[in-house]
Amino acid sequence: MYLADQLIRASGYHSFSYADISKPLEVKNAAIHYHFATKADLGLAVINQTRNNFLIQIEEWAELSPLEQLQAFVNLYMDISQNNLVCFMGALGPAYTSLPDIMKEALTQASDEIRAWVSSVLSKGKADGIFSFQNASQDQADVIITSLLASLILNRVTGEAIVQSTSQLLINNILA
Amino acid sequence: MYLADQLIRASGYHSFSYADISKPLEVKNAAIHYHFATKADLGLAVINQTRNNFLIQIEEWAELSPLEQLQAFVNLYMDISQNNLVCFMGALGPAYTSLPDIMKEALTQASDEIRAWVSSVLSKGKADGIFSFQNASQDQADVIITSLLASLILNRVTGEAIVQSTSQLLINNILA
DNA sequence: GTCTATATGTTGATAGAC
DNA sequence: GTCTATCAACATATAGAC
Repeated sequence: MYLADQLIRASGYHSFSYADISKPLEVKNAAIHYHFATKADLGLAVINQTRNNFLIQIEEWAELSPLEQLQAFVNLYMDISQNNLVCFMGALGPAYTSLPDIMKEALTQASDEIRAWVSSVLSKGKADGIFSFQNASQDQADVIITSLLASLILNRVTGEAIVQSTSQLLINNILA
Repeated sequence: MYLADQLIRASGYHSFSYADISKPLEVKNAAIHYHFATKADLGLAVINQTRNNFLIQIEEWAELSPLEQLQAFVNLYMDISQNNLVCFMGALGPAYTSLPDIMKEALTQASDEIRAWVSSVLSKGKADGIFSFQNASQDQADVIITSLLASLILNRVTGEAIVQSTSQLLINNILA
C-alpha cells in the first residue's frame, strides 16, 4: 500500500508492476493479489487512502486561521517535493482516460473534495479580511491548486525548486 | 508521428503501444520500427517536433505585443483542451523518472525554452507598462505555466472547463 | 518501405499445495 | 496468508523475404 503509493507518485499507474512491490517486500506477487485482487483495486486503495488522509488533515486544521490552513495545504506540496515525488493527482490525472473506471470515479471525487476545501478556506479568509482577491473563490482556488500541482512536475523536469517560488507568489498574491 | 503525439497527450508514454499506432494506419508494427528503431526514438521525435513547433510559433508571434503574445500562448492550451488532451509536458512530466534518458534531456530542454520565452514576454510587457506585478518575471511565468498545465489535467478529471477560468484570472492578475 | 515470422521478455492474474 | 507453478496476453524488437 505504502509502496504502491510511492511508486504511483514516482512515475504513474502504468509504470509500476506487481514485481516492483513484491520484490522489495521479499514476497511473491501472488501474495499481493491476495490483498488486492486486481491492479485496479490496488490503485483505488491508494486513491482512497490519500483522500482519507486529506479529510483527516483538514479536520485537524479546523481550528487554524484561513491563512494558516492555506499554509498547511501548501506545505503538503513542499513535503512531496522533498521526496522528489509528485502529488497523486498529478501522477494519475494525465493518464485519466486510460485508468480503470473505479479509479476514475474516485479521482474525480478527490478533486471535488480538494477544490471545495481550498475554495472554502479562501472564502472564509476573504470574509475575515485577511485575503483579498477579485475573482470567484473557486477560480482563485483552482489557480492555486493547479499551479502547485504542476510545480511538482516542473520541479523534476527542470531540477529547480519551482514549487518554492510559486507557492510564495500564490500566497502573497491574495494577502490583503 | 501525429498519432504518437495524440496518444502520448491522451494518456502518456507508457500507455500506448506500437499496435495502437500500426492498427489505425493499417500497417504492421515492423513498419513503425523502420521509421523509429526504438520506442524511445519515437518519444523523442514527438518531443522534438513539439519543441520545434513552439519555436516556429513564437517566431511568428514576434511582431505581436506582449499581451497578444501571452494571449496566443494561452490559446495553445485552449486548443488542446478542446481536443480533450493535455499538453506534452503534462503528459510526460509526471513519468519523468521512468522515461528513457534521451527523452528526459529533450523534455528538460523544452521546459527551459518555454519558461524562458514566457518570462521574457512578461518582462517586456512590464517594461512597456501593460503588465504589472511585484515578483520576478520567471516566478510569475512559472505560476502561469504551471497553472495552465495542470488546468488541462483537472479539465479531464473534473469534467469542468477549469482552463477557461484560470487563464482569464491569470491574465487579469498581471494587467496594469 | 512494408511484409511475415519469430524471438524474448514482462505483464496481470489464477489454481492449488502448504 | 504465502507459496510454487503456470497461464495467456501483450510488449518491444529483430531477421530476412519481397
